[in-house]
Parts: sequence; C-alpha cells; structure tokens
Amino acid sequence: MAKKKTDKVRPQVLKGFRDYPPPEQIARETMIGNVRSAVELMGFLPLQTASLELAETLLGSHYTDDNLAELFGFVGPDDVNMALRYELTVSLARYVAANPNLALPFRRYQYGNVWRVDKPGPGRYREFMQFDIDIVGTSNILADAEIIAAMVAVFDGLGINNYKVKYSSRKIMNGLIKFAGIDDNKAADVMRVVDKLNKQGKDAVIAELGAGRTDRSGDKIKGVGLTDSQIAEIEKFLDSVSGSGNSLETAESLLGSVQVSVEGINDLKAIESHLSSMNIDKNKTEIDLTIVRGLAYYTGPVFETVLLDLPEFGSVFSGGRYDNLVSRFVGKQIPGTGASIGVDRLLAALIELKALKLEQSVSKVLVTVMDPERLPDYLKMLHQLREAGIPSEIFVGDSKNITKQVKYADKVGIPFVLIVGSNEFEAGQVTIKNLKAGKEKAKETSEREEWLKAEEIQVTISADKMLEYLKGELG
RNA sequence: GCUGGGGUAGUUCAGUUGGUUAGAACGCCUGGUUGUGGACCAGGAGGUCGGCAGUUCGAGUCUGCCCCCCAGUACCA
Repeated sequence: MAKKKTDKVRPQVLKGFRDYPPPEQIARETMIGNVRSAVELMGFLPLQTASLELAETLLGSHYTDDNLAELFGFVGPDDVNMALRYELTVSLARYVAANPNLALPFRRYQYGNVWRVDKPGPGRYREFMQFDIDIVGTSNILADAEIIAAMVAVFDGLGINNYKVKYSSRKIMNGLIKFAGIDDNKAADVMRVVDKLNKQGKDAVIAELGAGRTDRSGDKIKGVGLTDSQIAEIEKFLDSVSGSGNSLETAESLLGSVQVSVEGINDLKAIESHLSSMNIDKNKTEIDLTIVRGLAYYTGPVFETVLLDLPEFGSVFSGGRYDNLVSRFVGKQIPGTGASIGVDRLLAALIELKALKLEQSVSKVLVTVMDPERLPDYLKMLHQLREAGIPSEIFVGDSKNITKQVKYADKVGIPFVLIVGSNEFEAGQVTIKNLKAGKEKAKETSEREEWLKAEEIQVTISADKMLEYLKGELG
C-alpha cells in the first residue's frame, strides 16, 4: 500500500448477504416454531444435513460452467472441491442414497440456509433460508395429497386464512406438448415460459414462446421459437382451463387422447378425493392447470400457493413431485415429492398481514441497580422474576445513574422497569414503571415532574405483590 | 448476464458558470437530571464527497476506467 489510509475495517456485510436484527430474528424463530409444530403433527421428521457438500454432489451430471457460476464453490482443505448447498433437496437425495436402511417412505422436514451466487434483488439474497417438507421413496399419489395437506396445515398454523394452495400436474402439460407436436427437448423451455403466466401475463408468454420479446427496460428476451400453430395450441389450452367451470373436464375433452395427460388428470382426481376425505377445506385448495413450475426436474403434481391479500408476494410455498433426483446417486429410482417455503418472503408476508408482530426485546422487566450496595437484593429479585417465568434482566452496564438505566430499557424495548431505592427498601416496597404507558402519557403532558411520576405509569407496591402485579400486567 | 437510474455525515438530502474552512434536518453522544425513558435547554462528535487516474492555478462539481447501491429483466440445475 502506498500510504496508510486507515487501520479500521469497514463494518460491511458481503454483497447479497444480510444481518437479521433481533426484532426480525425473534419473529422468524416464532414463525419457524409454528411451522415445525404443524408438520410434526403430520409425522414429518427433522433432518439436518451439512452446509458444505462435494461439488459433484450438488452438480452431478449438470456440471456445466453455467451452473458452476451460481455456486459458492471453492477448493477446501485436502484439495477437495466443495461448495455451499444451493438448496436442500439435493442433500436429501444424497442422504437417502447413502442410507439404504432408511425406512421408506421417509417424511422429513429441514430448514436451513442455502447460498446462490445470484444477482441480489428486492427480497432476494445470496444467503437465504428455506424450509422444506418432502416424502421420499413412494410414487403413491397419496404422498402428494399429504404434502398439500401439510401446506394447508402450515398456513392455518401461522394464522393465515386467506390463501389458496393451487395444484396441477406436469403430465398434463407434457401431453399437450406432445399433442402440439413440440420437440421433446423444448419441453423444459415451454414449462419455464408458461410458468411466467401470472407474473408477466399472457401476451408476454406467447411472445416468448415464439420469437421473443422486449422487457420494460428495453432488454431483449430470447424466445423458444415455437411455430404459430404450436403456440396457438398452448394458448387454446391455457384459455380454456383458466375460464370458469371444471378445468379437469375441459382438459379431458382437449387431451383425452393423450395418455400422459390422462395420467395427470387421474392423479389430480385422486388428490382431490384424498383431500376431501381428509376434510381439507375446499376453499383452501384449487386445481389450476396453468400452474407448471419453472424448474426442469418436476415430473408429476406441482404445487403453488397464493396469499389472496398479497398476490404481489408471489408463491411463498411451492414444490412438486420429482421422480429422478435420487437416481443420480444410486442405480435405482427413488421417487419423491415435496414443497419448500421461502422463509423470509413468508415472514415479510406475515408481518405485512399483521399475523405476527415485531417484538423489540425478549425481556419484560429490567431490574435497575439503584444502590450498588444492595446488589445482592437486586439479584434476589431478578431470580424471583425468572423463577416465575417472567423474562427479566438486570442492568449490567457501567453507569450507576438511573437515567441511563431507564433509557436503556426504553431503547431496547423492555416494557417494565423495577426501581428499588432506599425509600422502597425501608418500606418493604418496589416501584414498577410501565414504559409503554409512559409513552402514551408523554403525548398528554410536557410537564416533566407530572410525567415522571404519574400514577398511570408507575406504581409503588408491597414487595410481595411484585410477581402478582407483573403477571397481571403481562397477561 | 442485460437495460436504466444513482453514490456528499448514522439517515434523508442541499451544495451556484469549477473557487478559499463541504452544509441542513433528523438521529447519535455529553450535561442540565447519581430517584426516572419522552418534551425542553446548553454543548459535542461524526465526512478519504464510492475508488483510481486524468484535465486545471484550483475538482464534491468536468472526462475515463473500476467498484458498489437501487429498479426492471434473464438464468436458477
């Protein structure tokens, strides 16, 4: 370095990474707890897998430069080529393949961070959390119905009411692609483009299936290059099944001669019937044949969700059946089906819906240290509070001055402050100050003395009534 | 990756045709107030003007390259 500019390091997070401040993290963990309860009630088992995997595990036969660029990969100790996982499903497949004694079907849930070298966007980071539920080792369509039932249970468990779990089957669209005479190697592209229907609209999809289009910023997007008649076939299908009426019947009349499509239709009928037997509210699920999902590996039923009050959030919980994933590791096919929650997107939605409120602090009471000589007494009170199950802390800062201590409580959002000085000790009393009430009172008065000691914001009561009083106030 | 818009205190921003010591508001810190968070009063800290190079007597301001942020879009195994 030519000249020493500064010896201080910039407190910067990496591009695409972020910190979760306590209020957000508290809410996140509450939410995750609720999701866990919901899926454990349905028999899903927790699994945790390694964050780092062999590069070849993650990429397999898709080991191309393009994919490599999306991985946080590096050469680690012992010259091993490794990378951070970019999703949880591949690790599940590896785990299942590595444990031949595992009881199948295996229903597991897993939540954890995944990493992708993506361009960060709104609500989009290079490190983010997914919460997955999957059932591996069965091709029985009942498993797909269970996944949908779990999705419903999760939303209900989170206190979200106005939502819809939509499902369809890849097989129907696969049949349509065959029926329209579209080359097999374009099938994945067609799915990818049709998947944009909700977000970009029909015109954009049709343009992109053909010659391509130009987006709002003026950027050119390459098309799939289908012929006009092929596009017309797809358009006709999408139009007919998105109208009102029974879309399965419509699909049957259009594609009744295509075997794959008929299989898909029958799968959906079976799922519908299972859900009905499970007493799943009919308003909470819906067959929507325009749903295809963008990813290439889905082979059967696919699931998506929409929060009806926040459609702009997109699908916060989605997935589908994948029958070939595990075959990469073992010779035989092990089919699976599952769905994944974008944890932070769902959290943002919950906050937006006010189904979860942000808490600043976990402590409910701050025990101030008014007289350092009486510290043992303060610690005794602290112990009492904690024994009684009231989350509490004692002021551990250097300052002895009470102003600082109350200010601290205010700043970190602790609602009650316990003040016990010589007056209280002599009378066998404690003073409990309610900071939230104080905030309200501050709007009424600018008189300092009146505000500080107003009855509504603080009480001085007998020390043995302390717990009872606080329990009452904290509900 | 592509297209467009940006980068001046912690935050939001102002900064004249290039001109001396780069400002405001809010926030933060200290004190008034070691028995009380707000309000109020007094004081204070905080900036390599995103980076590097160039033009110029002189650059926050002009030029080039790079970096980063924001928005849209593509890819997402």
